[in-house]
Amino acid sequence: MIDPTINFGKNSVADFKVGVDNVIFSVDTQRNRLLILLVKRPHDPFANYYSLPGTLVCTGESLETAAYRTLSEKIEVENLYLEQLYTFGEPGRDPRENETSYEQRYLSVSYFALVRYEDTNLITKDNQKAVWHLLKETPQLAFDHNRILRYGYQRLRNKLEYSPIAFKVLPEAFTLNDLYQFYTTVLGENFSDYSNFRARLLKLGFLTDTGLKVSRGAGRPAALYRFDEDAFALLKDKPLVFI
Amino acid sequence: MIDPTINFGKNSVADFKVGVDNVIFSVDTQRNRLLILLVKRPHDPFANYYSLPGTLVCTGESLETAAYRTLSEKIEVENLYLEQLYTFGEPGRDPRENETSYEQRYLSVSYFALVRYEDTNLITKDNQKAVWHLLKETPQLAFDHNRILRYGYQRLRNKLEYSPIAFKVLPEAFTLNDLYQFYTTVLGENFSDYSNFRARLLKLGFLTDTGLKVSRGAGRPAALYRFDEDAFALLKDKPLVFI
DNA sequence: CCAAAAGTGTTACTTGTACACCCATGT
DNA sequence: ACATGGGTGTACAAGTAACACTTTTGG
Repeated sequence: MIDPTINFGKNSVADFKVGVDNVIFSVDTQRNRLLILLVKRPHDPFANYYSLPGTLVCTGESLETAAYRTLSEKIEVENLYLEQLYTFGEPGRDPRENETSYEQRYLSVSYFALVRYEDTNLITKDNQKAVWHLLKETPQLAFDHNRILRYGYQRLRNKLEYSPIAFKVLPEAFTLNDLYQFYTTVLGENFSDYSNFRARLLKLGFLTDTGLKVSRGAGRPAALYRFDEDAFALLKDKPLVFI
Repeated sequence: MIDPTINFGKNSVADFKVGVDNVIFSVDTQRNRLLILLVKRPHDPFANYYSLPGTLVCTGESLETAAYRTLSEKIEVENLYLEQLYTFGEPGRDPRENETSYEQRYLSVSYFALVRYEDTNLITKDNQKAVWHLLKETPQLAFDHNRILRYGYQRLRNKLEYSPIAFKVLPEAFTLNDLYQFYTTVLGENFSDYSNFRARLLKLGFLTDTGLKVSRGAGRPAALYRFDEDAFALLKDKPLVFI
């Protein structure tokens, strides 16, 4: 291990600030829209560009705590899933690196989050209000955030296929159609036939019928199911695909 | 974004050194052993403990470059696969954080590597020679490196199932038995029947028969195959499982 | 000729896919 | 009654797993 003594010559150990950038998705199941949370930057670098909500990691703070803090500064939300995504750290990825005379690096540890759209409350108090954007219409973002977002979207699609993250974000009781719409919104229309999706999920045995029904306008009322954590836990290590 | 001005009070932006720690695997196909590269630490913290080969990121250096540098300081190897694993950064994970009067944090970006065992040459020149250890007999490691190693092993097993990383590390021409032994060594004896493994791999169509044969003692000579990058590329986006 | 290693084939079974069809409700 | 959304069934293709069998070599 190289001696960590600080000096500013070539090939010396670099000093870093560590930022956490969050790729925060939500699914508006009513309108079948996949949304991403963005903030508008009030100052340089990249003033007036949109960016992913982020913050610099503070003393005594873990990376994950910083990720949760960023989240809670922008939105109030109870139900969410969060995990680390990737760490971006090439020299030059942040223009602030060249503003200072000494070599200061900026590293970004990105986090991926999925939050419940319905009970999400965007916080306005600071001058950096966060807003939901349609993922399809994402503008040019600050820094390398478009790249991070692409990476996050890929993770979202992969996770949906073999991980029960959707249930962290759906209401306690949901219809199989709600679930199907959720998957459709993220993965696109053609990911699977509804009846096959339905059969597959039910066969896995971790969705239990609550006995309740809900009627949405005309048509037969739909059965409400809930996700059974315990039944799901029994299936761990088995290769699961919900497709 | 919080103002990055440095101060040493509570809730101020932390200063980081960024380390890169490599989980480097190799498979000794001759003797069916899965190996992990470790170095013995010559000084505190954790003097005389084994640890993953690591280094601190230098000025002007990308994370991946630092990972490659660590690798090349310990072993000479041509054929390898490398990717980022995970970033560990809770306060207190490195005992050096408390040795200095100001709040200095140490963050570890871990990388996962798979290298060809046969043409690997361990470098002895510094006092920190790296050595191959049987993964099964991994000792107590410095820092949180046992955790990082577990995480890396999981990634290795997952990657083998759907990613052609084995071919980065097998010789140009290999028998299907070589490939099977490789998989067996990493995943355990019972991951699949040989004849089914063979049939599945051949059906995928990216292994081409070189026409050459190799005889190993008694028994029918085995056909030598090679991995066809182009044929494999055509299969991308298709859900592939080699199991 | 026989053991050893490589390679092929068979069979029973489980999943996947694409549909067609039946059911319960509001208007 | 009929349109609408919910839910079930089926038939064929495809994939999986276990295992028996044939082929080609060395001794």
